[in-house]
Amino acid sequence: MTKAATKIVQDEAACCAPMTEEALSAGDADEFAAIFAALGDPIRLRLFSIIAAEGEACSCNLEGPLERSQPTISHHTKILAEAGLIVGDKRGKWVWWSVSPERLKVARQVLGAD
Amino acid sequence: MTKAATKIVQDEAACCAPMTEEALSAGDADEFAAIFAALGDPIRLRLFSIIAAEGEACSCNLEGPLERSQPTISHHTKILAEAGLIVGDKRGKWVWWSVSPERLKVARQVLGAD
DNA sequence: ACCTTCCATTGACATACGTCAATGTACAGT
DNA sequence: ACTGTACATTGACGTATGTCAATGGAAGGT
Repeated sequence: MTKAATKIVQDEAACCAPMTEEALSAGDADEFAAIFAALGDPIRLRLFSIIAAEGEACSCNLEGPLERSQPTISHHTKILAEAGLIVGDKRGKWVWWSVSPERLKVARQVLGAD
Repeated sequence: MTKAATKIVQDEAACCAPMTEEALSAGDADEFAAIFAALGDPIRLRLFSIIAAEGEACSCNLEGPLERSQPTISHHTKILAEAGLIVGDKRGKWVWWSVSPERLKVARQVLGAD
């Protein structure tokens, strides 16, 4: 078996009050800041947007448009995955990445859901 | 053309398609990543959440709960302000900080508003 | 004028981060 | 078994970042 890719902090759906209503605790801030930090790099944000827009993408389709080396792309996918924002699924030779809608929703909710 | 050919990406209500629909351009990614990077530090995220929850706050009320020195708080408010997320208003001796709802909305929309 | 208060800036430091070349690992196809 | 492909990991490098002590600057109170 390959190493477990499901150890991520997939949080509860009804996670939190938006911070527009109540200030964050230190623990929550650590958790949520990690999400925003993952989105806080231009290359990583484009990477995430490609996956989000395509629905699914394998790393082989990311090196080209992002103009970064393979190790760098791998590094960024790892960070996004550790933040819980994307999930990798190895099918055959390729790893297919897709976004975690729940995690994305958490980010939106922290920013004050409408 | 009657319609603006080059759209300024800054704080417009109808700024952008959510990246769940269309991949970001390099320029947009730079712009939006700066917003998320500003929120990507735990202290800064708590700082922002306090301002957002209180509606308004002066720096003197931030050093205590965040347990950071005055220059550090000043440094963080500057970064949040440069990202457009908060606005400072000097009234008398104190600077009062408040969030920019439009800018916050931009961040939510990039993440795919519902 | 003088002092005090609130905040910004500077300088310095350790740490974290983004990047790539080189290498490793796992697997598919032959 | 061998070869090639798809990613991950390591090591190294420059740069950026978070932090605070020290200092500066603007405005209020006396």
